[in-house]
Amino acid sequence: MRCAECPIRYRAVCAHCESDELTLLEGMKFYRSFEPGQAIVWEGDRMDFVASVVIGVATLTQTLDDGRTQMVGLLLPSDFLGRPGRERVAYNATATTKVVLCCFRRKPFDEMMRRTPHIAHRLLEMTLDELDAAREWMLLLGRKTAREKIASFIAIIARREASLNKRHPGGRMEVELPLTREAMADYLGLTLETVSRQVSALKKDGVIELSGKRGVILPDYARLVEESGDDSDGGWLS
Amino acid sequence: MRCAECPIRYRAVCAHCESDELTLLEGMKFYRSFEPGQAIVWEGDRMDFVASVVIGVATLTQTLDDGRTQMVGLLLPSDFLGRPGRERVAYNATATTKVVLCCFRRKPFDEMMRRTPHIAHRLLEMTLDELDAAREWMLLLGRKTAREKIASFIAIIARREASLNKRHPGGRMEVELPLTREAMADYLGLTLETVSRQVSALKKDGVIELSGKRGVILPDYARLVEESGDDSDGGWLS
DNA sequence: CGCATAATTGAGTGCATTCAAGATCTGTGG
DNA sequence: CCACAGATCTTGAATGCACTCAATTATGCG
Repeated sequence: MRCAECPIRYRAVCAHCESDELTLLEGMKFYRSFEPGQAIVWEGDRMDFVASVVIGVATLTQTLDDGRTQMVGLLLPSDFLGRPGRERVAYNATATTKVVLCCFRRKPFDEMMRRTPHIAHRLLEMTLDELDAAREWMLLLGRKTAREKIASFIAIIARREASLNKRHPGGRMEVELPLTREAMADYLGLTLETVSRQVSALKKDGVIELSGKRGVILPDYARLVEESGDDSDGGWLS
Repeated sequence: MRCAECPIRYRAVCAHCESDELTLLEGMKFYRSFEPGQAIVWEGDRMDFVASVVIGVATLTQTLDDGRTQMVGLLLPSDFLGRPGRERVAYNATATTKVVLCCFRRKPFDEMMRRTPHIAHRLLEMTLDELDAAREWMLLLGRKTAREKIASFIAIIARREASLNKRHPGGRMEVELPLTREAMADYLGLTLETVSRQVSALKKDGVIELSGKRGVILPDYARLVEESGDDSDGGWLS
């Protein structure tokens, strides 16, 4: 696949690149695919590449000795995987759907980062966005009820799906949850049983409808946001 | 104060700057002081500067409509406050001790970032470190027990204090908690009563000793880390 | 259609919370 | 220097939300 026709061309780390920079990247990139459930890298491994998610959904998770697991990152198309300048991986990365990565070997990429400010600048921008997302996530983990956590999660997914289609969330929407109940539990700091119960409760109260295992229909997006605890949508952020 | 004799010269956003770049920064910087408990900026405000913490401790917090509060950032000397390229503040920032900030007006700073790769690169590095810290924090919020949260927090403070003195944590240590019980609760996603109870419990079990309200003595740092849930110290990151 | 995986639902428990009272610390003025 | 007042912290009792353990039901793939 050529960069020019890449679906994440204008959102990924290469978004601001000029055509000559793109040619350089084109020369050093390679694609890798992963099946649902497959590990991409393990915490502590040496990782000799960084990558953009082109297709699919991947998760970053951290684990305690006794197996308790917390998701700390949810990577959707255009998101970046890996830390420039660091050899060792800090988190487990797993594909939750079929995943295609656009990979760059670490050394040439680090070198390129030093030379072309476009990439470094874009990566800073993306990292700051991720930090904002992580902080919103911390509010969710630390202070929201189980019900609010579920509502927040569905709202986040709905917002992301709307944004991919360059639309604003609102009114009636249909979304597809990219995670199992267990993965949702790991995202939200809950057990899978509690996730299931609260999803059922939101359905019973008419906030959502279910279609199949992963499909969710939102009769009214605003109603869902009310249930999520934070009514201010964060819309004033540019 | 001149940059050359600044206590955070080699850790702050200006760490990698050459003498000519430093002269530029020297010309545009100004200092501001804040008293304990004083607000630095409020969520949604226009913020026309970015800053480095020179002295003291500040917190970033987010709030739900009904007043539930979660700390999402703990800023110690050399940490950076504000997001380049964004006008509006996303979090409340509050001084918890006497604080001195080294401020730069946003426009000249943004301009300088575009021109000098040293600053942009250092800021990326610092932001990635913050993201790592935020993710460790998420594991704490989502999956640790109250007792583990308290132990983790004290261990984090001990590690930071050791690092400021360029020492490795270990053995017997004395640390000073820079937060009230309430602020600790907001950090850990607990109530202040639970914080108090678990601090007492750790004391009763000989993991810590208390001296005054804020002073903590660790007879054995390793023992504290055991109580924190994650025995791997993360020491392999460099 | 049959099976394995994923999801739901139920019953009972426990940990952190809420509400409430008391103790300790800190700084200020007599 | 000491007494006092406000803030901070500690401790107690009771509640409730999410968890654990367990059984059942649904989904979707071969």
